Amino acid sequence: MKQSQLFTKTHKEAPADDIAKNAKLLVRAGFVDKLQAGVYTYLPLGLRVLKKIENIIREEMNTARGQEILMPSLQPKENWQTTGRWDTMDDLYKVSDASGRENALGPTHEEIVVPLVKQFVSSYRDLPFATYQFQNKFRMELRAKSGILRGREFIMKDMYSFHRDEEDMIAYYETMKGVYARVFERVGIGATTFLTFASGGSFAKYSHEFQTVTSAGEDTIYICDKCRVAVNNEIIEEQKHACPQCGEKNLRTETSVEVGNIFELKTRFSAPFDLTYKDEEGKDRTVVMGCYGIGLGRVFGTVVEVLGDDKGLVWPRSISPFAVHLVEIGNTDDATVHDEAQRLYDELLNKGVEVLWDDRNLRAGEKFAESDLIGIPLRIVVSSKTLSSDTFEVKDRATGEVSMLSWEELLAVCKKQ
RNA sequence: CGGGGUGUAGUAUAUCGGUAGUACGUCUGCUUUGGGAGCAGAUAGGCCGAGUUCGAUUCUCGGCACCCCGACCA
Repeated sequence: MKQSQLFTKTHKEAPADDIAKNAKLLVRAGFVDKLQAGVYTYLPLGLRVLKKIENIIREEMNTARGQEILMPSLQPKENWQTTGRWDTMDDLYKVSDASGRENALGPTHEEIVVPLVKQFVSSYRDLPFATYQFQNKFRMELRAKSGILRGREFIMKDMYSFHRDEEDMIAYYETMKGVYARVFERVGIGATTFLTFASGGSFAKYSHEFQTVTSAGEDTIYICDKCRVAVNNEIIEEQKHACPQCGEKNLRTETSVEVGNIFELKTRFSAPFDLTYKDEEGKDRTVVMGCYGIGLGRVFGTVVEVLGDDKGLVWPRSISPFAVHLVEIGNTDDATVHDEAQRLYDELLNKGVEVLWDDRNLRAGEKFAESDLIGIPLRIVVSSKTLSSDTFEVKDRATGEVSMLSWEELLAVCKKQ
C-alpha cells in the first residue's frame, strides 16, 4: 500500500490524559481511535494487526477441531433468565426496544450457544465437538482503563466444547492449554506469558489463565520458573505461596495482564437449558462443557506494552501490518529515486511481500521518525545514496541494526516468518 | 460504585472578572531534503446548564465527559 493514500495520519504528540503506553502509541501511530472510554475504532493499520492476530487464533482453533460460527450480540432476556444471570451479572448491558422487549448485549455467549447446540445434539455419537467465534462483546465496566486493555466493547474469541463426561472434557481442556500457549508464542509474547492457576468461580477448583508479564497489567502473579507456571494472587492464600505443580515455595512476583483464560464449565450452563444426550443405554445424560476465551484487543495492546519502545511500536513479523516499510527519500529532484522505489515496490508485491511504501514527498527525518513509530519490522531505504549500489539498505526496527543486502537476501528476510 | 484530578483550536498548552495567545497539525506559496527543517500568509477554540456580576472562559452550584487510585472483573 502507498502511504500517500492512507487516510489516517500519525501524530507527533500523544493525547495528554492517557497514561497507558498502548493507548499513547496506538493513537499516535494512527492504529486506533478512541470514540469513548473503553471503546475504540480500529483504523487501517490497526485492523491489519487485529486480523493477523485473529487469523493466528483461527488457525490454532481449527487445529483443535473447532468449528467457526458467528452468534448475535442482541440476545433475548429469556435466555439470560434461564441461567439466572439476567439479575446477577452486574456488567450486563440491557437494552429495550419501543415495545418494551428487553435484550442483553452479549458479554459472553453461553446463553446462546447452549440452546443452539441443543438443536443438534441428541446422541453420544454427536459428541464431542467444539465451536468458536470472533465477536464483539459488551461489558459495562465501571472503569474502562489502560487503553485497549480493558474496554466496554471488545472483540473476543470464545470457544465452547461439548463432551459426554468430565474425563473427556478435561482431556480436551488439557490440549487447549498447549493450543493457547502456541497462540501466544506466535503473536510474539510467548517468552513473557505464563499458564496461571486462578480461581475457578463456581465451576471448578481452578481455572487457568494466560498471564503476560507487563507493568501495564492489573493482576499480580507468582511465577515458578522451574515449571513455567504461575499462581494468581486471587488464590494465593489457599495455595500458600507454593507452586501447584512442584510445590516450590520460592516464587517470583510479577505484575501481569490476563490475555486468555480457559474454564471447566461442566454442567453450569448445559443443565439449566437441559442440554442432554442419550448414552449407549439410551439414558439421558447432561452434556459437559468447557470454554476458552482470548481477548483480541487485550492481546493487541499487550504486544504493544511488551515490545514497544521509546520511539514507537515494534511489531513481531507475525502480526505486523506490513512485512516491510519501503521508504524513499530525496525524491524531489531525482525521479530515478522514485522510479527505483516503484520498481522495488512492484517486485516485492510480485513476490507476495506485504509492503507499505512511503512515497510521500517529505523530509527524511520526518519519514524515519514516522517509520519507527509505526514499527514495521523491516525498513528499506531508497535514496540517491543507495541507487549507486547493487544492495539494499535494510534496518531492523527491533534491534536498530542496519545491513546491506542483495536482492536474494532481501527477499529471504522479507519472507521469513 | 467510593476517592482524587482535569475539561480552552485536530493535538499539546498559556493568560485573564473586560478584544483569548503560543507551538505542532492542516491549507497556500517559496526554500530545504539521511532523523519530526525554515520563511511568509491562512485556518480553527473556552464541555453543557443555572447562578453571582454592568460584564464569566475565569468565581459558585449542578450535570456530563475524560484520566488516575481503589473496589469490581463468568
